[in-house]
Amino acid sequence: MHVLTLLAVTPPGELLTSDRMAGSVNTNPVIIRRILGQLKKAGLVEVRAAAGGTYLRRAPAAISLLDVYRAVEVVDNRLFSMHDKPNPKCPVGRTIQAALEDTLTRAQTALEQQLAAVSVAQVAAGTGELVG
Amino acid sequence: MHVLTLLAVTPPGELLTSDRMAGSVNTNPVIIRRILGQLKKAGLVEVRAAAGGTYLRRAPAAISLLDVYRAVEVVDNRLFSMHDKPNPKCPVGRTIQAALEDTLTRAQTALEQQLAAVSVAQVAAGTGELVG
DNA sequence: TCGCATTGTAACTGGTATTGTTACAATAAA
DNA sequence: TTTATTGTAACAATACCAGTTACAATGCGA
Repeated sequence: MHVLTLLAVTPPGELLTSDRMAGSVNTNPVIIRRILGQLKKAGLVEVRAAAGGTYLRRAPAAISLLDVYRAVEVVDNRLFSMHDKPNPKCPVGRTIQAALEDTLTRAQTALEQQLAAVSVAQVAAGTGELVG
Repeated sequence: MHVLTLLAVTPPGELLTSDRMAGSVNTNPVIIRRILGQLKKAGLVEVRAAAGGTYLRRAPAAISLLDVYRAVEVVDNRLFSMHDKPNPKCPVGRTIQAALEDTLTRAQTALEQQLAAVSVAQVAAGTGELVG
C-alpha cells in the first residue's frame, strides 16, 4: 500500500524508481522491487527497466485494497490454514476440516468485502496532511 | 478447534488426556498441551494435572469461534501489521499508517463478526458423519 | 550504436517463529 | 505412596522474512 500510494500521488506521466520509493518506506530498494514484481504480476503497475521506473496501470480510484491484498498478501488464496494430516480413524479428525470450511470461508469473504470497498485513491487522499 | 471439538463431543463429566487428543490430531501430546495452556488462560477449559485431563468450562454452545480465535490466533489483537519505521521526512511515509488504520480495523471487525456468529457446538454438530 | 541508469534475480545473513521431540519435575487423584 | 498426567524447559529441524551485496539484462536517450 505504501508503494501504491506513492505512485498515486505522483503526477501522471512521471515514474518512480525503486530507490526513491525505498527512501519513503525506509528500506532497501530490492525489497521494493520484490513487491513491484508481485504488483506487476497482478497487473497493477508497469515497470520500465531503463529510464524512470514504475507507474500505475490503472487509476488509483480503480484499484481496491482487495486487489492489493490478493496481489501481495494471500497464500494460496486462503486466510486460514489447517493442520494437514489429522487422524482419519477418528470421527472428529476425519471431518473437522470440512466442518470448519464454510465458516472460515464466510469470515474471509467478510474481510475481503471491506477491503474491496476502499480504493488506493481514498487512502492516498488521507495521506499528506497531519490528522486532527 | 480440533481440541475443543473433541471436548465438545465427549460426554459431560468425562475428561480427555493430551495423549488421546494428540491421537486424533495426529501430533505430539506436547503440542496439544501448549494449546491447552492458551485455552486455559482464556478460561475456555479446565486442566486437571493428575487424573483424566481436560474438560470444557462452558457449554460448547457458549463458546464462539471468535473466543477461540482470540485465545490462540491473534498476535497483539491485530490481524494486519505494518512496516514499523517509514521515513518521517516523507509526507506519505509520515501518514500512511494512520490513513490505513480505519479501513484495516473495519476489515478485521467484519471477520470477527462472522467468527462470533458460530459456536463450537455448531462445528461439533457438523463432524462425525460423512458430508453429502 | 553506445553508455548508463535501472530493473530482475540470485545468493547469503540474521532474526524470528513453528512443529515436533525428549526429558523431567510438579501435581494431585486413588 | 503410587501413578498417571500436566507444565515446561531444552533442543533440532524447518521455514519464512527483511535486509544486503552483487551482477547480468534491459532498453532509453544521446
